[in-house]
Amino acid sequence: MTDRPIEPQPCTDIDGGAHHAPAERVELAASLCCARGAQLTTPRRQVLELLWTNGRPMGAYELLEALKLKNARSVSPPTVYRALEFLMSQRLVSKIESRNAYVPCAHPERRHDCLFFLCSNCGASAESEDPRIEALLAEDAAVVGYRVTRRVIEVEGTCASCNTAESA
Amino acid sequence: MTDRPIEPQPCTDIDGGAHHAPAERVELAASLCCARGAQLTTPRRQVLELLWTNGRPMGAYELLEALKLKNARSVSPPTVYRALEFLMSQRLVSKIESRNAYVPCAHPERRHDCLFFLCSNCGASAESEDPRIEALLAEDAAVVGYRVTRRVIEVEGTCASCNTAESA
DNA sequence: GATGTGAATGTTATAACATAACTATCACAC
DNA sequence: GTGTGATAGTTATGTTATAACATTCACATC
Repeated sequence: MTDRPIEPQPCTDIDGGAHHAPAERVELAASLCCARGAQLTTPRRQVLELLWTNGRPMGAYELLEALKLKNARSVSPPTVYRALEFLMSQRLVSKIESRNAYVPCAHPERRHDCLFFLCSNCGASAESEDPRIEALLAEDAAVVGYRVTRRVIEVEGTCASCNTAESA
Repeated sequence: MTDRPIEPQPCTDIDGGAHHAPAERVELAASLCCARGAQLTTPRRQVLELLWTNGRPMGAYELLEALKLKNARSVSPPTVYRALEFLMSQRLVSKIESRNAYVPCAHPERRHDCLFFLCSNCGASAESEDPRIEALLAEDAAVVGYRVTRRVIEVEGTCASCNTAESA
């Protein structure tokens, strides 16, 4: 396939990746892994594909059920959790802490912590990022003397389409 | 006791409440509840007190064990979870989503979502807040059309004392 | 081609976190 | 003293996550 890297600039992926098909996402992930000397094995690839296909955050046991269907053999929790752990270590997936759910990362090639908007009505999640917030958090961390390793920012509310649907 | 309300201005409670004894915190909570027509009953009060005394985030089952010791009778999970639910509804306690743990709120009288700094070394948590981040998040939410109800900001890293201890 | 090695996965069991559903208590109003 | 509503007790179970150990597989070495 054609190598078409995503532009490294701030963005808001409100569509959850509609303009890049899951297969395309998985291919990108595979090449990133390859370049990093990591392998996107079958269970890992399947989990990532399920996440991209599903379009919204999935729980580990939801993934487990989907994997069972896909494989027609027993799959157990550790398989899913190990795949998720790997995918998170490669920044291909993020965990939504406030929901115990997992989403694929729109920009796995970029090193940044995401900011998530979560709809409490339809369950959708939208990945975003904001360097200004980044900067302020770094500043605040410095004030309290923290050396930061990771950040979780999750904004819960109702999404644009649910809002318009409701007012209609 | 003397009623000494905490000043409503941005702050960083890095000490987790060292300058206000747990008993004092609980008294403040009781009066807030009273003013709001809610009751800080025994289990609720005990949970809050344990959280203030402990000084760092506690899991629900950790609280459960502590309550059992305190009461010399059986206490079961729903008791703890109900108490936590009540305390959270009164903004007396916050949940640390990335840890499934709970912390008392330094400023229960104020209506705001907190920002937490969490030390992955010693487990400490420090509550903070930053109106500037607030404003940026609101702005970003508006861009993607979200109506916000709640926010979670958790910054993981190593705290000042762990950092100095390590370099020593 | 046997054998070691390490990474990944399979398998079993269980730990850790959370809630549903029903019963009992207790304060307060009537 | 009886109903009412809020709170708490009790039992069972649902949900999320991991520990611990066995197995497989690719690949290097003898």
